[in-house]
Amino acid sequence: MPELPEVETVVRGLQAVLPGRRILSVRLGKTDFIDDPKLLSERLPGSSIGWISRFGKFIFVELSGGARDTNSEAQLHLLIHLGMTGRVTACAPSEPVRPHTHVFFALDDGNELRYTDPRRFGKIRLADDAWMDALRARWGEDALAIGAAEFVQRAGRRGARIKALLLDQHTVRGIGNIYADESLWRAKIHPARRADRLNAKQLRTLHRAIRTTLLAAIDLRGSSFSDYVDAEGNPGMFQRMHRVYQREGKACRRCGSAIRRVQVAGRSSFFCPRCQLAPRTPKRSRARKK
DNA sequence: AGCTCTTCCTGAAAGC
DNA sequence: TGCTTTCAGGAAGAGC
Repeated sequence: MPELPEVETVVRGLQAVLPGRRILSVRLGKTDFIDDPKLLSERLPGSSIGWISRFGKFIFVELSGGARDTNSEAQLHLLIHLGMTGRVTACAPSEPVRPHTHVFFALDDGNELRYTDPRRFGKIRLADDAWMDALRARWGEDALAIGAAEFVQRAGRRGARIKALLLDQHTVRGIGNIYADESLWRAKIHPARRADRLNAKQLRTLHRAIRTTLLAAIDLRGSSFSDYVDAEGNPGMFQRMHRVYQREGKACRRCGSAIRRVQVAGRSSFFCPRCQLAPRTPKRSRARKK
């Protein structure tokens, strides 16, 4: 599941091979996850790739000089979201094509940029500067860019459970299920706690825990469980460092208690029942009667 | 308005 | 063994 550290790793890999390349042609398979597939086919051939960057879990590819705006100053931005199972790789066209590969860009160095996504939860869209400005105004800050004070202020006025808030990309962008659980464990906060019931000190601790966790994961090139690989096709190593995620029943690395798993915000949430105390009035999403 | 639940999709794993 | 069912999750949209 690509979250911020995985996307950052992919972006660094693409940064090493894509800038300066020209896109010669575009070939598409299934397109139901592409915002405007015809636009891609029309505008991308002939355009040059500039800087590659990351915002939350989005990959931004700067493009200039496409087929129909050779004399225009306007930049185009290719937005790629990997969803659950998306992978972007640059390789030789002779490399075997993985199943569910739906986008092929032929590049002027003879290589091919491919987008593969079995579940097609990913998104691809072409945006202009105005669209990008609107998007940045509407979206929350990147999880590695937001300061402690702003995080405390934003989160502290929300009634949502802290796990749901971390997963909601409108508040802080880039955190998904793995890093939400890992950060909450590090900060010793139960996933079902309401954000506005946490004090400023706890929220500052959480902000710090998020940074520490994400940076450590980037160092190990992300977490690989099922599908995630970087731009060269290699898995990450941070899954070996997980403290709670996918460790139900195993010993907490801090206190030895058995890690538990509950549903919060419709997602599996792993936590230590001793280090992360439950809220006083635990919310039950549904009364279970048997 | 603000929060939670459902939906999309496929492959892996569990269940019978 | 082999078929069927369940589950995983990002984020939009529906529902409350």
